[in-house]
Amino acid sequence: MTAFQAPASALLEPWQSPPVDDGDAERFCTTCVFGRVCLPKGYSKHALHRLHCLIEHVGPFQAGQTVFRIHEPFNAVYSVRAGLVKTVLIDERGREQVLGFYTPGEMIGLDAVHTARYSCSAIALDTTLLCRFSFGAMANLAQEMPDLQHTLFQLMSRNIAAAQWGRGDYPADVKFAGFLLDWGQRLAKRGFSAKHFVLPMARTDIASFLSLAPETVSRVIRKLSDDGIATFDRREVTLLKPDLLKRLAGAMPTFELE
Amino acid sequence: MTAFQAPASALLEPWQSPPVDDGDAERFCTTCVFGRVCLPKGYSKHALHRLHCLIEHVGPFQAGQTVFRIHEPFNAVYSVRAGLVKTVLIDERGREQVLGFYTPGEMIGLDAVHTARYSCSAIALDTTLLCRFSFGAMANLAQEMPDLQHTLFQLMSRNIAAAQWGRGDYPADVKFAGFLLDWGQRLAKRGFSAKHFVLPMARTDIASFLSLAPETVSRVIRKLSDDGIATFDRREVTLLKPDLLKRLAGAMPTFELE
DNA sequence: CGACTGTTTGAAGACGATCAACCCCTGTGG
DNA sequence: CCACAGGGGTTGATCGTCTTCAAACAGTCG
Repeated sequence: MTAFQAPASALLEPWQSPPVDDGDAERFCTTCVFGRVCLPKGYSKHALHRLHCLIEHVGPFQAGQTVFRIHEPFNAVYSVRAGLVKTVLIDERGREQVLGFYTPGEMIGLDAVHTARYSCSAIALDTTLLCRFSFGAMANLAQEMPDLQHTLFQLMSRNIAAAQWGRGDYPADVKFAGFLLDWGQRLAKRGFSAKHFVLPMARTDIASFLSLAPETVSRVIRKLSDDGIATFDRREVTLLKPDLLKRLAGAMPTFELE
Repeated sequence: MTAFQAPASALLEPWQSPPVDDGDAERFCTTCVFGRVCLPKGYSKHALHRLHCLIEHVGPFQAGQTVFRIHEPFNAVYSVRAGLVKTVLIDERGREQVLGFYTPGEMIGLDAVHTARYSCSAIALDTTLLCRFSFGAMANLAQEMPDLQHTLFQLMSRNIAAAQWGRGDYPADVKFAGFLLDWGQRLAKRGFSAKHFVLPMARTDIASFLSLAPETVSRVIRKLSDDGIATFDRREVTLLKPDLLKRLAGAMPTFELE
């Protein structure tokens, strides 16, 4: 188990730096996706201990560091505890395609469960802490812990729905509006503001994720600013007229991710 | 359990109409995704019986019929036994976005497991037979049958990877080439030819899936014909130069789906 | 302070969408 | 048996949006 270190984001505003609880031998970290599995239920100390032993805290990864690489042997999946991770694919010409962004409570690597190798690469975008565990071992344990099995199914199902986000050809401003709203919602779920937040990833990564050129993203941002719909100060965003934004994004079918 | 009826596709060439085995009380249908779970292993007759009882054979659905609709209460997932199903989303203007095509052995509805409602609609594209079961009940049973649990995890994982297929902005011909090859591979996995096959879905559906206009698909097809890379006779396709096709599609990152 | 990366802005061009018309095939009904 | 209607598919011409290329700019870190 890795000793806890304060992430660099501790320097940021309070609403940007969630407190991280590393847990202890008997009680799980509250930011962990498995928190709800073991805390309230009457599992035996033994079972909880086995669950706890399965999970290895890794990190911190610094921005730009690779968590795992595509085609590497698949040994483990990761749950984000703090920070931000992107998953990417590289095409023939070396251009990166961003598949998704993962924030605390979300899980990476589940798309490799049916293979022997990772099917994408994962790269930290900020100082990042992760929980790492063998999926096979976790599945074994889930055999005895119905709630754990349920949690795994939920996580995988949500991953399917998330992977379908943004399918379809829509105007650049629509896609970007949808992205802003989705990001706000995900933050809101963790108790932060859905209207005033940071987009910790580079414009380039947003552009890639939305299948747009970085220049186009830049122009959309300018348009949203000019129209008074939102303000952008470097990577800080404030949504001034969320209703207009929703109307924009409404052109695109939305996925309710829970 | 629904009585078996020969699908309309029985009129087609032999390589288009897979034999369908409906199974019996003790032995599972060989086309079922769960076939491998119960056949070789030493499960008790009782467990097998419970598994069997969980699964309800439904259909046939005729082309155009809806299997389930988005936002309907989520009661069950479906495994395709014969035929073809598409999953779709409808946007604000009533335009359909195709999320995926599902052939025998593939499972629909897994993206709704984490919700109370279906997150997309499923529509049969051909005479279709399905296996239907409550995911919750299946998960309960999986608690006692490790191989069943494993199968479910595999299916969900593959669904995640499949949902990521085709992400990114690539030229129309590249996307279509990738689609043709992917379709061929899926058929090959079921023992059919990867070079000579039928695309049972409408051009419109292919276009929507690839985020293209139907006209564009049509033009790409013409180009591939003119270049002697493949021939198209209505919905029948023959790949003449698969290597060239692969070079085309290579521009796009490929997902190895198993 | 100067190299570097990430971001913005501008001008030109390409690709695909759209619109409109036509064609083909199928099924239907007189 | 043929006429007709209708859906799906193809073709052509035009237009828009986004990409591309090029350059300037801003913030960061050594």
